[in-house]
Amino acid sequence: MKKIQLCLNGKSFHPKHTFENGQCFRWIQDGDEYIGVVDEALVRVKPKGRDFIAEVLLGSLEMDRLKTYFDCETDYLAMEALLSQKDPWLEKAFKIGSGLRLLRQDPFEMLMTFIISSNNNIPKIRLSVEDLCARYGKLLGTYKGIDYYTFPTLDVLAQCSEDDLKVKAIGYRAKSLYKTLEKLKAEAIDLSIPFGLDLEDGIEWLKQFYGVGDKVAQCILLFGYGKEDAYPIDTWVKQMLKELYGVEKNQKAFIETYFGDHRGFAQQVLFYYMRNYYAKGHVD
DNA sequence: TTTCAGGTGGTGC
DNA sequence: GCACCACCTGAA
Repeated sequence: MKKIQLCLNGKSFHPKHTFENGQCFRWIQDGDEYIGVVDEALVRVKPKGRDFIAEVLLGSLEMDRLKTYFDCETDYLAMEALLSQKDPWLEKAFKIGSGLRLLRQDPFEMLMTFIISSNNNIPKIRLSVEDLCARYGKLLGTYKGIDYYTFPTLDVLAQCSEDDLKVKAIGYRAKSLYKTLEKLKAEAIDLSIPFGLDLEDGIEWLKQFYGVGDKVAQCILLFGYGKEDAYPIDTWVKQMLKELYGVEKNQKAFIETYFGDHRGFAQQVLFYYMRNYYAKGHVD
């Protein structure tokens, strides 16, 4: 079998900035490598000179899917250059977070994951998602002594009772997962529908599921459907808009007019800057 | 031991 | 349409 390997240009890709900005919860760092599950495969990203190699270690994944996952069609260098010119905050954010890419993850996985993310924090989200995968996913194999599982399928999860879904740290969100899974199965809902909807319709469509509000819907559209005009507003983004741009009211309108077409990307980079730099006491 | 963070759904105005 | 609050649990 041919090895699936993808070279990611170090100028437009940085693993830490991509994997640790709150868009994904299953990638883990191991020395200079990152290990994560993409669909039905275990993938390793490791440095090679100034670039990075993404390689399938276990399971199977098409080369085209791997390229899509890392959003290789988008010219991130051009986007960074364009946005860096817009204002000093974006310029600073890109000095910290250059190489951040928006991953194109699986829509069903994003729906489940971001329901879990509501009123929650990253370490707890990771706990819940990993436990869900270990209990109901498929074992891909072992790498460096750690077992890796796929994200469970709709068919498997739809068999679960609400109690079955009470994985680690999930709390009352098990009810949201259960009601959403029940609806997906009972109505045989096609999760590819939002690909063909514009942002507003996509948000309304996703809000048919219990546990999905505006913020969660925008996350699912940005990270699962490649809608780069989606802009999830969480407490960090609220604080970022207030502190960096002096905008407290009508934040939606500000984002749409000020950041324009690349607002999803611009906001993600500012979010990363805010959490990892500004909030830790640096202001420059 | 207590306090806190974190979106959604529901209630009451 | 807006303001409020319950919901749950790991971490500090």
